[in-house]
Amino acid sequence: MSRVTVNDVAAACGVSRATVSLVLRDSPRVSARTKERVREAMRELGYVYDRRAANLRAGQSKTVALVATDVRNPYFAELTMAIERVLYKHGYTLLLGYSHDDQERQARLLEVMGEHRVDGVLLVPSYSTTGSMLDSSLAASGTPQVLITRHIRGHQADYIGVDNVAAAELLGEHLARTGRRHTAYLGGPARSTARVERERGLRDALQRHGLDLDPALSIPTSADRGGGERAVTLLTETGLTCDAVVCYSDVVAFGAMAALRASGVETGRDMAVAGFDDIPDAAGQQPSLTSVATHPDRTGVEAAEILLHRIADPAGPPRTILLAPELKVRESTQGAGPAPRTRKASHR
Amino acid sequence: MSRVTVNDVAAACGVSRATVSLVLRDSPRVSARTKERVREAMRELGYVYDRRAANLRAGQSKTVALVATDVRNPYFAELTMAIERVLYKHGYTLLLGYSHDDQERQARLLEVMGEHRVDGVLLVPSYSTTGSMLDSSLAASGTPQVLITRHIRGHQADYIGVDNVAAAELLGEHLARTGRRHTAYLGGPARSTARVERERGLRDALQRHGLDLDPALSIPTSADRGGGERAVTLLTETGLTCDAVVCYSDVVAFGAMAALRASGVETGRDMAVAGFDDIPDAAGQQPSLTSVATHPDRTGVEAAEILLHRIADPAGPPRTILLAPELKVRESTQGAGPAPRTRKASHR
DNA sequence: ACCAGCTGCTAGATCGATCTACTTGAGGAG
DNA sequence: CTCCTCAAGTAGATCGATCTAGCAGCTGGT
Repeated sequence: MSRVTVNDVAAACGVSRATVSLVLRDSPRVSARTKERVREAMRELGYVYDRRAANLRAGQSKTVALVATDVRNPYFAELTMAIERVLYKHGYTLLLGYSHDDQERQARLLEVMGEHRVDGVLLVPSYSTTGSMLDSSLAASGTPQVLITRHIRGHQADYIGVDNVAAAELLGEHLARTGRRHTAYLGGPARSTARVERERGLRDALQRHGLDLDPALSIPTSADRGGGERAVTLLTETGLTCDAVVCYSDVVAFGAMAALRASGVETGRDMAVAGFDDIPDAAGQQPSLTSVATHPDRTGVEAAEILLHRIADPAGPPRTILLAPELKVRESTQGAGPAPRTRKASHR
Repeated sequence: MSRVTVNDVAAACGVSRATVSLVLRDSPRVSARTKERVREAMRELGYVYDRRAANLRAGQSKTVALVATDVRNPYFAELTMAIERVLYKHGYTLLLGYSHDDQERQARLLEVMGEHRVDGVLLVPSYSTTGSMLDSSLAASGTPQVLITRHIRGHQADYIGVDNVAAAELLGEHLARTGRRHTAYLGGPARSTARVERERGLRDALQRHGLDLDPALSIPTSADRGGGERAVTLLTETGLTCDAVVCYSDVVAFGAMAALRASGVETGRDMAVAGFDDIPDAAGQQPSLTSVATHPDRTGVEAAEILLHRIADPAGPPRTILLAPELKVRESTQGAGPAPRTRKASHR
């Protein structure tokens, strides 16, 4: 059973191939009567549009690639959903690949996506990706790109992400004001730009209050739950004391809280703990976790829209969008008081 | 700057289009010397392979569609990662769409995927999908399909998922043996086959111990954290008492535990709580959550492999694979004992 | 000398759509 | 009656690869 093509449809209702093609795109140059006849024939024959052929000729593809690192992190799950939602609405299909933060894999994925002739690429760059890597990725060159979450210095492309420095400043301010004197910074890969930026923001904010961020208390690990646990262990081994830990992400913070509890430290009273992202679980933790919202949903929506816009009109200088972070104060950074104040602090 | 094609490459090194095409696929029918010359020319001209054209002619596409409901659930995140890993390894690219458990959207996605001429479809069916829906989805007909997690009665297709009945039986047995007398079943959409199967397994196991599952204590809600919270509220409103709740998923259980805590009920001592999936957070909760592992990673790997196998050889009767569930007993179903036994159960 | 078989390569058709340029017939203006 | 315009539809080239069939030229066996 070979496929039904426009030719078959055309023959079946006595019109030309070209007319069928026009009907497919609902052209006004075909009469209503003819359209109806052609559509009827399509239904009858079980015709299925072949986008490969159409795209080949038309020189576009109505597809967009998303090359990310991982989707087990709730931040990226939310981001992915938002992106897919927007693309679907505009009739685009999403091609997906995960780099696992591996250079070689990322390069290969971008190459393949280019070979599929995607109209654009949404990229969450793997660690230590450089601009020249992206440029030399032949397949991707010329294809519109939007970088998400991780900025690449000296690379001409649209970028959208949260303002990491400002996000960390919010936390630094909060901790300093609530009387914390010694803050540690736990988790996240050392090479991550987000880690570096957040550390800078935290340090700046603390210094404004005459406090310091001891480099020995900045402990990079992987960005998952286990990373949080390990970071606390390493922290204990330093022998240095602190009364607050800022974690690279909420997930890391969950691990840290678990490890602290295991060694008898009560989060909130003995030790303030805070994270980044404000994933849904943060508010539900016991105790609830103070976090800075980084808005993956908004990031995804805007990233997709910027890309579609650039596909439609490739000219113009690259744009950089920094989303404003939002501090959500919860129990984990408050003294062993009663129930949390009715989330007054969550408004900006 | 128009694209470089095989023609340009052929002209540049004085061979024919066909020869270049053979070199692309590393055919043994071309001499090593010629291959080298052609590859050199490709590099020089910046040639990029066009898969659309190749696929159009060759009648395949080296792409597979994944149509799922959502990826914010950690189970599906893990599943997606596993699928992508296998497909990447075999040189396939993943096309992705989320139905949000919406019939119409699912139908449209399957149609579009068919139009892209994917070689196969991995489908996590949205609720109340029927076999005739999938058959009538013209685009998808004839395309190999593998159903994941949700089985569809009377539909001829490969299926893989965990054995939900057995999974719930494990929990029912465990609760009955540890002395729980009144069990509720919370969360999950009423129409979900997984919900129904799990309820059946739970009821069967309880009945074997002379216990009953009161229909009034089976409370369907959405399958997220909020659903767990609401279910507990509704449970309270029934006025019926119980000493154990089985939740549709770990995420639902998290919500339930939070709601119970808010109303002064201590999980473990006053009320046993258990979930399904054994997501990474389950072991880290406070108290740690008893759960039945449903193995999303293994499910994803096998699903992808079955699909690739069926693409290579479409014949043969459809296969059904039921993965054996695995009970992980933790604090949430144990009396107010001391610290948890040294996490024997938490190894993967 | 002859044909078979092999290696290395090629011309031309083909996949299934879209695009460009053109035809045809009807209707209206002059 | 002629010319012009416009709506409706069509023929043929085209996108960039692969496939089919086959052609030189070179062994090598008899």
